[in-house]
Amino acid sequence: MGSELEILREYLARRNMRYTPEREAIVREIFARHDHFSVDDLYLGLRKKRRRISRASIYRTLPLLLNAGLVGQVFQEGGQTLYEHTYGHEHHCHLRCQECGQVVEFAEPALMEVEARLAKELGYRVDGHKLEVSGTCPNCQSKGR
Amino acid sequence: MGSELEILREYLARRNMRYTPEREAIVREIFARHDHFSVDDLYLGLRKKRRRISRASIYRTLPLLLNAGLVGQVFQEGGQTLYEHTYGHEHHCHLRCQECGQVVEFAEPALMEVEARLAKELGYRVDGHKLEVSGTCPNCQSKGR
DNA sequence: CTCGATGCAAACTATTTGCAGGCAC
DNA sequence: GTGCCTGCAAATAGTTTGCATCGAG
Repeated sequence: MGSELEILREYLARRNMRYTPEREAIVREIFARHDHFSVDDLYLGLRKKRRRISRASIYRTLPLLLNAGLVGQVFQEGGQTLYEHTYGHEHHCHLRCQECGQVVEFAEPALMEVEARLAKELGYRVDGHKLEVSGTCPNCQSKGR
Repeated sequence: MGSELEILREYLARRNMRYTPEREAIVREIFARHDHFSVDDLYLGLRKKRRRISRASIYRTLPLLLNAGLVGQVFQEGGQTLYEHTYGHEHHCHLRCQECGQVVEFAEPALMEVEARLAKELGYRVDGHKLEVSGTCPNCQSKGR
């Protein structure tokens, strides 16, 4: 535990950036959560813990965390960008119900092969992928027509 | 050719919505393009053809076209949402270079099986998927370290 | 005719940015 | 001490919406 803070520290050190209490608190908050979160979720979550960190700092910190591989962008919902922590988690994809917005995560190992194939065929260095499947959950199917 | 207009007409008729010159022009413009476009691209494209259609109408029309299956959302770039026409095209996925933004499209038939599996396992009715792979193109690899 | 659609401009809202102090190093 | 960071508030920019008018059915 806490190795996300190590990664943060190294990431910052390597670029002569500062390890501030704000950045640490943001990472702590992110890894304390187990859901998809928006900037506002983070802001309010921190606030509830008496940490007054401005939205601006969160907006400025998130790109660093994306870049450091600690956090990933999931998708957009209601105009907001949703994120999730990725470090220490199996890579997974998202299946989303269009009616109720429910999100199910699932593993898809076959995509590694796709990546490898693309790298070979097109000469790309592939860093990652994002698969979002959309449909209707069983529950909404029975409700809807 | 022109069957996208047919689809539009049917879609609107089925819901007692009106087949307006604006909606027709928007669809024509979309299918005349062969790229990923933003609302602004559409607006300016129409304008160049002397069709003065307000952005508001475009914003109001796009959800209909998404819903009718004529258009798909591709991803966000520079804060704007990018779309593409999907009707009449093989389904494909996107490989995107993080450095230069270049986008390569590729087919991935294996994803059909993934959809089928999910539908079976989770009871979802699956409507579609979006796979975005990110990496670095050969060109940018040689430039960057 | 009637009501849904359009254009305009104002409203919203997520995100970005300039600036004056603050603090990690 | 120096320069990167922070918070604040103002600025941006994409998208949405209210309203008067227009026109498809």
